[in-house]
Amino acid sequence: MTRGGKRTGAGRPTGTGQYGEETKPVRVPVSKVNAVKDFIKNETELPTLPLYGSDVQAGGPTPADDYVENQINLHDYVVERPAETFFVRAKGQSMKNIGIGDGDLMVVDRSIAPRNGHVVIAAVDGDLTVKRLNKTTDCLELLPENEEFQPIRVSSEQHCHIWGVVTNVIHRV
Amino acid sequence: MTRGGKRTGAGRPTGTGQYGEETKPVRVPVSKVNAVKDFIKNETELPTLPLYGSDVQAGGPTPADDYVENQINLHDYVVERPAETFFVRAKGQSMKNIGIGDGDLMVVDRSIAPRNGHVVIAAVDGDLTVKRLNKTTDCLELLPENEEFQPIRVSSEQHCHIWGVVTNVIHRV
DNA sequence: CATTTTATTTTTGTTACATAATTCAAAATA
DNA sequence: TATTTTGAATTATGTAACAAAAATAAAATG
Repeated sequence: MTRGGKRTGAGRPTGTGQYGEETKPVRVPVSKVNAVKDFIKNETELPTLPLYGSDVQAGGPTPADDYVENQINLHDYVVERPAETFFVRAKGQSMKNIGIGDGDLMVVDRSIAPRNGHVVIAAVDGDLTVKRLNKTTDCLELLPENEEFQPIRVSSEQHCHIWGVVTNVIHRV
Repeated sequence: MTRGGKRTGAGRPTGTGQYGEETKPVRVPVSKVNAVKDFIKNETELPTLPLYGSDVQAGGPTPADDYVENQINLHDYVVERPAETFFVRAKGQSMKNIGIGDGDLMVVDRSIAPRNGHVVIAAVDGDLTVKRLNKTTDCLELLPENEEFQPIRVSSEQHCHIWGVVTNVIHRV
């Protein structure tokens, strides 16, 4: 006894797969199969988050989407030249006045030519320090941003190398 | 005319493929096929950068790899719960003392239950503000971190909603 | 009408296959 | 004999194909 016949509209709907999208087999080295699967899932969640301006007018429990200025990817926001950028953890409070505190993560770009006024990472006789650069014809000064600290005057006998210019600071509150 | 016969050792050797390893087909959403291929070849610039401790002993032009503490992905470093996290740009200097300045990007986690001492994003009568939370049985206070500013005492007639707790600040230097 | 059964259609992991790539050895050539 | 050409052997690689699972609608049943 047949129950047959065409059933238009029946069947699993398209887009009900785990990716909501067509898939295609790709050959992957066996050692990376799991990493690739993770990669696919992690990339599915965009690494961007909404940015709300602080002039938002709202009282609701969640900021309204109207006020989203932008979706921001932190990495892109903070690093311009990945190949030339690295992080250094700050030590001490000598730059406190400009918001660099002990333990903060500094983003350093080594491709920026250091100029006076730049906040730089300098290695003086092998010791790393963050300071504001002030170079005159006579001497090289490294200025703190905290009255409790003294400027460093680098003598000609001392070894000093500028590693890069600090572009951003990430501060745990 | 035959040129035949057994040829032991002939043929393409194993491991001469582009990955030097056995491969296996994996289903990938079509929009990510290229990203996955890049990922396999490691041509994807990983969004991680090296972190150097500030106790590095070095004088060379580039920090030595020995001193790399870690490869850091900024996004992961700063956001714990992506679905519950958003950014707000700071306005004004009322929290200057703890390193939050005008224009800084604040990372806000709305899943953290706000407690006294937490730095929170509050909407008071529709105005957004960053302050330190101090709630007593009688009243709710929002304390600045700058002597030039006054605490905000939220009266019972006023609308106040805490949007979330500030966990990190990104500061352009 | 509610529930169960059957049919239909898409997803998904894997196998299979045709073609490309790479190497070895025999045959042809110089 | 030394070198080049040709054919055979073997693995790599992209994709078609297949089978099982999943999801839904229609039909049958009570």
